[in-house]
Amino acid sequence: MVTRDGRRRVTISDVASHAQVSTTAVSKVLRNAYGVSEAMRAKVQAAIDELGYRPHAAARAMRGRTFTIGVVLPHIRNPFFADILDGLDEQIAGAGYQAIIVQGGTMDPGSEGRAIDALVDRQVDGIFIVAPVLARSRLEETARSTPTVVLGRHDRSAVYDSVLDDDEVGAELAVEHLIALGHRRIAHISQKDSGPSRSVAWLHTIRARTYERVMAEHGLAEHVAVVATSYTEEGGYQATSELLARSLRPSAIFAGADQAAFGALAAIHEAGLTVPGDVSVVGYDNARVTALAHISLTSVDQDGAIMGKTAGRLLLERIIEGRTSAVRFSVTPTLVARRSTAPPRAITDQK
Amino acid sequence: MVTRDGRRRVTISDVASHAQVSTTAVSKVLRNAYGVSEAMRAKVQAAIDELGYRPHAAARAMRGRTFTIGVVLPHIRNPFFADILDGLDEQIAGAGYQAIIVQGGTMDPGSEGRAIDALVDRQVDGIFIVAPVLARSRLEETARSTPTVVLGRHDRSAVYDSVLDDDEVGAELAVEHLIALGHRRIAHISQKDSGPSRSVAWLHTIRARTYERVMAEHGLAEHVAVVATSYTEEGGYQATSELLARSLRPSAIFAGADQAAFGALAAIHEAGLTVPGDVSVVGYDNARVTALAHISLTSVDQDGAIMGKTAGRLLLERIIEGRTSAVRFSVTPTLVARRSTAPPRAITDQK
DNA sequence: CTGAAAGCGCTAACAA
DNA sequence: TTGTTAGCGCTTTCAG
Repeated sequence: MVTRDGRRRVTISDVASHAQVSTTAVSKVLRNAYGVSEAMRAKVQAAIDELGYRPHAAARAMRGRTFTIGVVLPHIRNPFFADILDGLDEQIAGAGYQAIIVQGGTMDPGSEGRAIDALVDRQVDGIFIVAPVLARSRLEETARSTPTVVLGRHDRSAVYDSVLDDDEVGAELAVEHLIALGHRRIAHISQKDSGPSRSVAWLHTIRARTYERVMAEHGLAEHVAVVATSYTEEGGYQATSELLARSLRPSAIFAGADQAAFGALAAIHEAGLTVPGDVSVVGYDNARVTALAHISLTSVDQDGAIMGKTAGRLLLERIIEGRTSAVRFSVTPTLVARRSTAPPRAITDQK
Repeated sequence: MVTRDGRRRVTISDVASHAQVSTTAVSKVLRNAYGVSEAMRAKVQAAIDELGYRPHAAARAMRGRTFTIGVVLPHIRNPFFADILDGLDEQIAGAGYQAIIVQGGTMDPGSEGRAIDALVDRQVDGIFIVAPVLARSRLEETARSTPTVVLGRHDRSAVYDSVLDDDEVGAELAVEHLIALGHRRIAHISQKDSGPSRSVAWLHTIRARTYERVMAEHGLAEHVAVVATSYTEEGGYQATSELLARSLRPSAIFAGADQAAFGALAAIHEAGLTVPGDVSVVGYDNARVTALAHISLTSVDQDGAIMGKTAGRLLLERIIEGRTSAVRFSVTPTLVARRSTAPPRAITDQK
């Protein structure tokens, strides 16, 4: 293969002839395969270093491994995904693996499917899919041929591994927190379902249902108000604008994701109201920015770094050790109370 | 190649035999190559659809194109990069190209180099590198063998294309804005140089130098205060903490990037001071979140979507049309004033 | 422990 | 216009 500047890329046979051995030997050294003498290893390694040889991933992909993990993210705008990715990178880098990311698009199963296909076509050794909206059967189809770990889905699969946080606990923490502060008119911002059916597999469904359950348990069923837009700033802004326009304005909003909560903050402020004076806001994910003084958003914390790290480990287990049984890893979320939540005005005034 | 579940992947020869033609014919149809009859095209396309065939990118990589653009991002945490990426995706998707993203790490030329190598090894058709810290010679080495577009570098290259905003204009807007408000003690948060030498190629150098120049032009040279940490929240927080501890506290801070400005806001608030009451803050990038009511950060806007879109176009020109001359595309930034800037206390009080 | 050789799926000369 | 065929760089039997 000739590169643009006319220089040939260094190949395995260049290394072989330079080290006076066969290409097979070089290949074995490269992969730390069984059956190479120390002398051979040293000689080959010297040649590799001298020539600056790097294995051609595409050629490898034809027969063996690519040492690549494909990551499907709905989009890279959510800072929480960055935490997840850092955990993944940390785990797989040591084993010589590279993560490549593709954007799957939000709420569109079609583009999500295309993103997954793109990764499969590029022969990645493992796939890590974050919060997919595709049908489980479609995910399993991919998982049958490529080791797969799915993050944030509650349905159980025997084919792929799952990493998730206990969204029921998380949502409960958020709603109970608001109720404990004295709120009754608590609204929830959820994500619109991408398909015709509402699946309990999606984390937004769990969060919404738990919100409804906890409200009912406290005798607040009549105050249940769910607006389903999307877990984005725009979605949060839009949902909140609608909620604030209602005759009985909520005194608190539980947003299903921090991104949506940011949009909610903007909408509340724009309506001339204050946080938490007029409306309290709780988010979910505890992305780093939530801690910023000017936002200071109360949020449900799930450890993204641990989740990403675990995903990496599970993937390597499948790839390297050949595990085929499905594993499910769940973290328990906690609530981080900040300045976006306070007792409702009425109660404050009574003091 | 046998997949895990024992099913062979559909290959070009499966399509060929199913359509009763040669693999060459199928390959030509796939690439819209010259010299295929309409009948042939229809027959082959039917077989492709029927079998659900998808080209194997790795195999293609051995001979031709992979239809893949590799993107090197310092990290995915900066929301401004999301804007850039959206522009890129929009541009290349139509041509059938896929973007894959790898994280290059901030301020470490080593890991940035490894990220680029990973892309080259995977035989991407083009590389888009965002705000690299590597030496130009190293970038050009890659650019000589793979079409490359670099974003945010001010040095000129004859080998790769450049997309950038006019950081001199942008920094000027920011500093002039603060001076016009009446500020004199204006500090600047910059990024630490990754190497021994300070290069004017880096945008952070331009922003810092321009800050110094504009200050001097207004007779404020004695008030110049630059703290170089990094364009991250942590960096902004740390730099601001240091600035606030000085005997002569600045009344305004020009952060070289929004991310750093966020950190600055947190540090100011934590010190018991208010924005813009005690300290005004200006950012750079105008990432979407800056518009949020609770942040409402004054910032220098550069159109990320346009920049990404242009990068995509330049890459496709090189890949498809074979352009080899270098192009330089520059956008002119504007200032978006929000509520994080106001006249300094002393002046306000005089009113 | 080492090497020769086949072949992964695809593209591009070249022939027909 | 269509088909035959030789590799691309690597891994992997299978002999030596």
